Amino acid sequence: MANNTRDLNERSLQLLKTLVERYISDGQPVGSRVLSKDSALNLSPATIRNVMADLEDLGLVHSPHTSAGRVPTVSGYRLFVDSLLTVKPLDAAELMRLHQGLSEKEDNSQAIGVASRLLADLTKMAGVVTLPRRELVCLRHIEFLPLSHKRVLVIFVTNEQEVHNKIIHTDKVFSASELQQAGAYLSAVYCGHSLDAVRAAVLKELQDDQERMNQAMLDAIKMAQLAFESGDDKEDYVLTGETNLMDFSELSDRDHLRQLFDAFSQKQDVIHLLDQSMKADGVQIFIGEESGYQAFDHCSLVTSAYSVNDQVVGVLGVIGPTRMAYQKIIPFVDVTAKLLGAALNPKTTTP
Amino acid sequence: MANNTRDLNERSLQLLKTLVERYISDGQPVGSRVLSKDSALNLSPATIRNVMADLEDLGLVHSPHTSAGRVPTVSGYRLFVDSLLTVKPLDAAELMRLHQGLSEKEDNSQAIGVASRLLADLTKMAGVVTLPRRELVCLRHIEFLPLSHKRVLVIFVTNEQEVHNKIIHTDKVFSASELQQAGAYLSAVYCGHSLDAVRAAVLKELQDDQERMNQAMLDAIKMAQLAFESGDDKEDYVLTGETNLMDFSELSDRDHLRQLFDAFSQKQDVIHLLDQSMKADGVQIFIGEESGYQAFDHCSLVTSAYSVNDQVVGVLGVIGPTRMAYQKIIPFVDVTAKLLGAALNPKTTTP
DNA sequence: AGCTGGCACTCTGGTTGAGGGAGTGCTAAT
DNA sequence: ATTAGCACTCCCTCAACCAGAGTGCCAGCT
Repeated sequence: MANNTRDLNERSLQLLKTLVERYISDGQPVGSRVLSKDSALNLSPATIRNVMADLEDLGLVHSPHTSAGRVPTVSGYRLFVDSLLTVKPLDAAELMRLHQGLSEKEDNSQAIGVASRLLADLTKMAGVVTLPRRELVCLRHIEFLPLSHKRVLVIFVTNEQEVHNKIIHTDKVFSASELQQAGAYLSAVYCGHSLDAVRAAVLKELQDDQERMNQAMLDAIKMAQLAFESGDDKEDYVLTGETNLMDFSELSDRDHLRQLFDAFSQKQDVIHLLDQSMKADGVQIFIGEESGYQAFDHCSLVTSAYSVNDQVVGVLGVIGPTRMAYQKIIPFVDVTAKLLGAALNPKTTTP
Repeated sequence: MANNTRDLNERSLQLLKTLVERYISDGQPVGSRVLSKDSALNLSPATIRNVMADLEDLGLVHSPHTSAGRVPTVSGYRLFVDSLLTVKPLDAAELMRLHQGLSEKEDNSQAIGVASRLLADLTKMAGVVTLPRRELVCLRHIEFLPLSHKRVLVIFVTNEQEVHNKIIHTDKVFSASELQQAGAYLSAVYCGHSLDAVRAAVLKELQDDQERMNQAMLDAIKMAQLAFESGDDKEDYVLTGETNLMDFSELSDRDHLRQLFDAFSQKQDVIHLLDQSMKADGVQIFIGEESGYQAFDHCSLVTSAYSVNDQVVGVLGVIGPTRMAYQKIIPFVDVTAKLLGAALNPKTTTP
């Protein structure tokens, strides 16, 4: 079962490659005859059969039944995408649509939505884009409004125009004007800093000698601490074109479909999966069971992180059946990530 | 095809009723024999067959094929829910779960989510709840932040703790402090008023003689007008348990399912449909094609508006196959609407 | 030694036909 | 008006069968 490239000669790899390509385009198990014609190797079907038997022993291909052709296994696909695949350059029309869709968006969340939709529409599969990470965005304005029962509504604006809010519980009752002062103070001090910088600074203040602060400042800092304590930034994503997945026969089984859509609405598994791609650079691929989540057993996920100012802030990708045109999807996801990063770029200055 | 109650005697109606009930519980076309046993009428199958032929002529039932039993048509269901159905009181356990789920939510949008989930979980179908209408909520706080290019970010808080934001385009550039003043002014004047009251008041101010206002006030009013001009309050809903619908064989056809889920993510058809229930009082039902949207051809929708302070503010309901247990679902939706209204009730005072 | 042609074998998918089951419509009798 | 009886229709399942596709293996060829 050791399926590394060294166990195989050039010819076998070539055959595996054409097999995968053929299967991707046809969806039918591919037999020795077509393989013999498709590959430029001029080998008879009988020879091909011998090679296929070897590939099967290595776990790279698999026969649905005795008299069907061969189908790539997960390992087969993996070998294909890792070392055999020749990427297809993007179609000019597609590139065009990407460009015009992702230029000059006045609103970040709008750009996210557009990106997701483009991914879905152009690939005819499902597109997903995570919202940019909050830690890496910069604070612009913060304020507090009193609620009943020692609760305070925190409103803060990041990245020029993104509004967030949260309810915190304080240990004493504040008046509206006290809260307003606190907000003004914090806005003045921390405006332009990234959220995790603010969080760190606030913590430091609290640990430092507190004598030099007056009570109002101390209260403000405490509230900031509550407002920005981590753990609540529930990551989220924009998923589009889920219904495209219903058209793939390999997924259209009721149970698979249900598991898949359940995962989509639960969100957390998808988020975990996408999070993994956050660390890696470039395009990352999960094929079938590789993801580790049962719901995605028959799916592949092609993702890429996207960056603003060379900081990775989110991930985007495409979800489809394992049998997808990796040669096209991989470059497609790649450039979409870059274009989205660029579209989000401009707004980082502080007024 | 005139299918009103007068064309039918008591007995036929009784038979239609048991037929529908039976079909709802079994999902199989029901034949004359079972009907003869099920109904307390002591009629022979042959008699029943005659009655069935009449009902078929009236378009109330339908035979899938010569030798199958009968199945209710849309008109049949309609007659059933309108005049035949005996509602089942809610299960104590279910009532319990509703009560504890929908009491004392500190956050309105949380209550909406819980309601949707309860609808879905307890009915094993899809639950939907529209967000409360904005016009009917009261303004608590408003403020403006400058953006580039004559754009202004408006943040306003309604109903004590719900935060909304919007970007408006002004016709001149304002400084941060000008904007702050405008926000303070508007907050002071309009706090506690409902959004549509504010909208009306603002319009009136603009039409009145503007001489008595200073420039700052005028600017503030103009911005308020932009911020609250209608048309942008894209209604939205929380939909849960969509995947439950995959388990119903009558919907599990690929194309139906796709249409349905497409409608769910497009949202607009669903919103139109729900809007219609906004006007009517009490529980409203759309059966099959009655909805007018192809995607819902094989679905029924049981809805009820929910109110806060005797003002209808939203709609909630259940989506499932036409073959659903209306006797249970109707009261269920009814009380859920009432409980949700109550759960949203308390927070209307202005500090 | 590696490749190939040939052949028997296996498995699938579609078609056909028969038998059983369910339920109807019609008719004649009550 | 209701019912029993009967012929009829339609669906479903099962089995048998056939054609098609593709394999595995073996023996011969280069």
